[in-house]
Amino acid sequence: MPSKLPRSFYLRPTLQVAKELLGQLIVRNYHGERLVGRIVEVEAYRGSIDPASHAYRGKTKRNEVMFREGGHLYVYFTYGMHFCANVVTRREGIAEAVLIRGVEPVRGIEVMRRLRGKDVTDVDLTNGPAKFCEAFGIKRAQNGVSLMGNEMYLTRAKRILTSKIASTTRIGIQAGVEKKWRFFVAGNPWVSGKHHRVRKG
DNA sequence: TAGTTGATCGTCT
DNA sequence: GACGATCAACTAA
Repeated sequence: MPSKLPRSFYLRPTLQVAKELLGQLIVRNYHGERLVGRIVEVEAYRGSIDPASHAYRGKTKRNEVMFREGGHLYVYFTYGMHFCANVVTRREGIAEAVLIRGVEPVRGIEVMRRLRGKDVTDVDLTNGPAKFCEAFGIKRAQNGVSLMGNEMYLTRAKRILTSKIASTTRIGIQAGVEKKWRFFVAGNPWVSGKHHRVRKG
C-alpha cells in the first residue's frame, strides 16, 4: 500500500496544499470496499480572511472541524440534499480548508455507480463536489474524520506538472468572487462544469 | 445548446 | 425567515 500523506503535508499554506492535492489519490474504505479517486479539481477557503468561507465569521457548531489541526475532513450539508467534503489545512485554530470538487475514479467504480443511484456516464459519476461525496459514500458521519486513520486518507501519486494546473475564480459563491482559488488539471474530463466536459461520442 | 427552475432542510440572522 | 461552496430535469429554439 502506498504511504499516507503525512500530517506535515496538511499544515502548510492552504493555496500550496490545494495545488499539490491535484493528482493525489483519495482512498475511502466503505463497508469493506476500497474506493479510490484521483483529485483533479479543488477550491481553497481561507477562514477569517475569506468572506466566502464558512469560517469567516468565527467558529460555530457547523464549522468547528475547520478550526482543527490540518488533516481532518470537513463535511457539510447544503441545499437541503447535498454533502460537500473539504480537507482541513494548517495548524489548530486557523480555519482553512480545501474543497474537493472533482475526482477521476481509479478503483471501485461499480460501487460508485451503485451509490450514485442514477444511470450516468463515468464522467458524471464524480465531476462535482456533491457527486463525489455521493459516489464515495461521504455523509454527515464522515465529518471530522482524521485523514491519518484508515476510514479515509490520501496517498501520494504522480505529481501534476505546474504547466497543467489552471486556476480560476471559485464556483457558486457571492462573496470573495475575485479570488482565483479554484485549481484544476487542465483538460481532465472529471473537472466540473460543462466547458470542460468531453463531447458526447 | 443555453437558460431556467424545483428539490429540500440545516444553519445562521 | 432567507438562503446556500449543488444537481438534474425541464423548456425553448
